[in-house]
Amino acid sequence: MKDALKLIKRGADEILTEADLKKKFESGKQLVIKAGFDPTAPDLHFGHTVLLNKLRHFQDLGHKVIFLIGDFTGRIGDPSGINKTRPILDAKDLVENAKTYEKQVYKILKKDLTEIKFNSEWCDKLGADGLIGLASRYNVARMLERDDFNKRFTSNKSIAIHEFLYPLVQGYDSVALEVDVECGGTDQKFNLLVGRELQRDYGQEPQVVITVPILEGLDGVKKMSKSLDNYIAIDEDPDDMFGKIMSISDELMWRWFELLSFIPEEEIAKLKTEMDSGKNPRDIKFVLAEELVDRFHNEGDGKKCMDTFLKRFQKGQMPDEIESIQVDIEGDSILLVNLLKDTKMIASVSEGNRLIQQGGIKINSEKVEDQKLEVNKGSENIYQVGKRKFLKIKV
RNA sequence: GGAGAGGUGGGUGAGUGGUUAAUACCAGCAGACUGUAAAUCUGCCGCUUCGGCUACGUAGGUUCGAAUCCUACCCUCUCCA
Repeated sequence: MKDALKLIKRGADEILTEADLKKKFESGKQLVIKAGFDPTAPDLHFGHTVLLNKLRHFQDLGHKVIFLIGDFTGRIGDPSGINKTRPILDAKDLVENAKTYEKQVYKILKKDLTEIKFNSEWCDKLGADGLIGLASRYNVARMLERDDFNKRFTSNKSIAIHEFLYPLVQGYDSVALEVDVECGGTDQKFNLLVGRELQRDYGQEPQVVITVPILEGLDGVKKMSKSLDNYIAIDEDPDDMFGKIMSISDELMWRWFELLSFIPEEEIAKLKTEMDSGKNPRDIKFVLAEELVDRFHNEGDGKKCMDTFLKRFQKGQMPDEIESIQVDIEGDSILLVNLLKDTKMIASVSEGNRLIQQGGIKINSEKVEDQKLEVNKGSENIYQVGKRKFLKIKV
């Protein structure tokens, strides 16, 4: 019992309320945990895993998780934070997205304790009447308590009426599913709390709200998201994943340890002491990178990636495995920059010329100096662009 | 319904007739350096068959010449009612 609480508390930002959670645990029944996901972004990344890990904790305690895809709410557009109009997806896309989610999500969640649902299932049935009824259960004054609404309201920025519906519908999901616990990012706190109130209003026992911190992305400042392109997808290529983790700042590394690593807190503290007394931060970052690559790929892959990483960047060697392709050309030879452009190694000829000027292109480890260099038909070479892009091309 | 402000390169944001492919910052890329793809420093940062071409919301117009002036349209925002 105590252990259960401790497990749930680790890495959680807030639990509202802890007393309620305790009571639910004590009841001894299997709890229903809900977390909502965007129907448009099936690329799960490290940021999502903070939440998924929390859900997994509940499963480890034997409880059931509902992975809710907000296809109905998606039509509204979440007013939390940045507010962009979202494309409306048709049924086919939704099924596709759900499948993609499914593939990724079971790297963390237990399949037998997870249920994937769409909220259009009950929201579509609501109809105009139902929606009005739902809307009548909450009031504008309460809505305006929410921080971002409040800011917009006081500074005379527009708030569309339908934006008020988002938290209501999300809350209604909890009612429809009779959820015991809802988890979400700290930015979802208000929405989650509305669920609590609505359930009470519908005569249900209010859900416990658990918020988890938002993970900072690769840049170390903004939240990890696909649209900011500062993310690591959980099904990303192991070497890229390893490399990207190594590219985070030494500072951010500790935040990631805190939110992503399963290493006990005491050991993390020990690592910190080691760094303070002179240990190379790179080596500590290796620990993190290895753990995460192992988790999302196979045990031992982390070690392999580390070897590759060391070889490639410390000793400047080429990676063991280089993708190789064959290219057909028309004449007897082709301009190097055109070849690289055709194979997508570079985006444009101008970029290629620039790179050559800067010494960023190599053939078989030889720096290319001539922008007009031609590659002859029948040759097979290893081309390198920058430090990381390698490709073996047979012409 | 009325009044006003504004839409500039991936982002923020200068620029109000020519020397402006367009200041600056951020991001990005390359190089150097360090036992990190951290930090720091330097350079680059529209496309091109290297002749040019295409760019400052869209479409026209004025001019030798426009992101800069005019007209229409689209969009965003603010204030008043």
